[in-house]
Amino acid sequence: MDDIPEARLRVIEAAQGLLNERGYNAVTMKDIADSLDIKAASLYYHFPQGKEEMFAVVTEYTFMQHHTGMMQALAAAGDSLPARLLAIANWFGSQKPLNLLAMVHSDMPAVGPEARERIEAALYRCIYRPVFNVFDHAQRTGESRPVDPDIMTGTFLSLIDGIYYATEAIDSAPPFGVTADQIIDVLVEGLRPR
Amino acid sequence: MDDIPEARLRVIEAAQGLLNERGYNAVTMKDIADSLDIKAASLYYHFPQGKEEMFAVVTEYTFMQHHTGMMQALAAAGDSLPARLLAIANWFGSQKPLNLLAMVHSDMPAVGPEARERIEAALYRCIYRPVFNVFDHAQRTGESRPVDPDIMTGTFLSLIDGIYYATEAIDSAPPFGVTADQIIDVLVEGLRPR
DNA sequence: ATTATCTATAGATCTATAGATAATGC
DNA sequence: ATTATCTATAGATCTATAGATAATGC
Repeated sequence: MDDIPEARLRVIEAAQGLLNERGYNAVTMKDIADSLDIKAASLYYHFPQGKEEMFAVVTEYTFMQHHTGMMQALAAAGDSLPARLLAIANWFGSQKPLNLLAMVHSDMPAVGPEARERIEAALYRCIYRPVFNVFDHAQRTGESRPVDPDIMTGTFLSLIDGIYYATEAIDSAPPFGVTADQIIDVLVEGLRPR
Repeated sequence: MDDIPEARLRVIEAAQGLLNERGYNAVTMKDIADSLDIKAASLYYHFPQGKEEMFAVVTEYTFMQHHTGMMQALAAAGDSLPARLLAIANWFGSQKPLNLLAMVHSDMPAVGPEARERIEAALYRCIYRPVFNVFDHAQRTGESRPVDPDIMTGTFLSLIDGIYYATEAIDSAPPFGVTADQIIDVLVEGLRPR
């Protein structure tokens, strides 16, 4: 693994908090510097190639953290489809909101193609693939009906985003895990009474 | 209804295309003016209170269009839950992407509280409520198991966002309606084989 | 007179660069 | 010598205002 200097890591983590929360365009270099109590110009020592490079590094770093967390959550979970899905959902629920859809929609068009490709590759490898494998596996064992696993993966990741939103935006909303549990139950058992 | 002057309407519709697609922060007054072949300063004749006011008006206008379209789609659809959900999904699929989650996540924090409250009220009234009513009705008739209709509404709207994304971002993705149909089938019948 | 544009510009802010400064480690 | 900051500033861009201009309608 990369050996990241401590000061650079501090910058990455400060930027991570702001960028994930507000998005690329809404966060300025000054915002990040202020949160570290340094001047904006000092950030260019750690990221000489500028804001876009910083965004790419920070986002890859975030995805790798999520990958590690998801794999650990899956290893500790039961084998059934709902148990696996709940393990993934609860991992996300334990972290700051990722807002994947907003990132793909708002941030990707704002950065150049090189940064974009790096980020999309990391998204696929770190996040998409593990979720895909869960649905794919459930179909192979017959636990799930055959539904395009790409569709299910996109669906599930959208739902995670939606739960974050509902949980933080609506006062009376139940905690993340409770909502995730109900949605996964609907996904597996359906709304129609059995 | 308001009688909107023609020139103002042209501005609203040009701004609508750009703002819905890229989000508040990523679109400048110059972008909007350029797409109308006028100068940015001319926009302030139609919106003297500036960009935020314009965003609020444009978003309310968009939500009202969606409200009208959804109600018509519902009136023409069958009574069953999947028929109603598919009617709503197909309405959204026939329009430009709304990106509700990205809007709530990225755009709302960027505008002041007055604009925010106007937009959130319109979102609730025009979009959230009609979808809520569909799930609520299905529960009252026993067609659906009792699952918190607020959760189902948020879930469903997240899914719409996700379908847009998958449809436009992935080359090999099936058309919107096909994906929507499969997701609604999963929602109603569940993944587990019956 | 009203409507809808324009030019010119102020003032703020944003990214990025150049070069100075101070502390730490060889 | 390396690491990590700083000050100062260039250059671009963004929102918004002031006031001129031209066309249309009474």
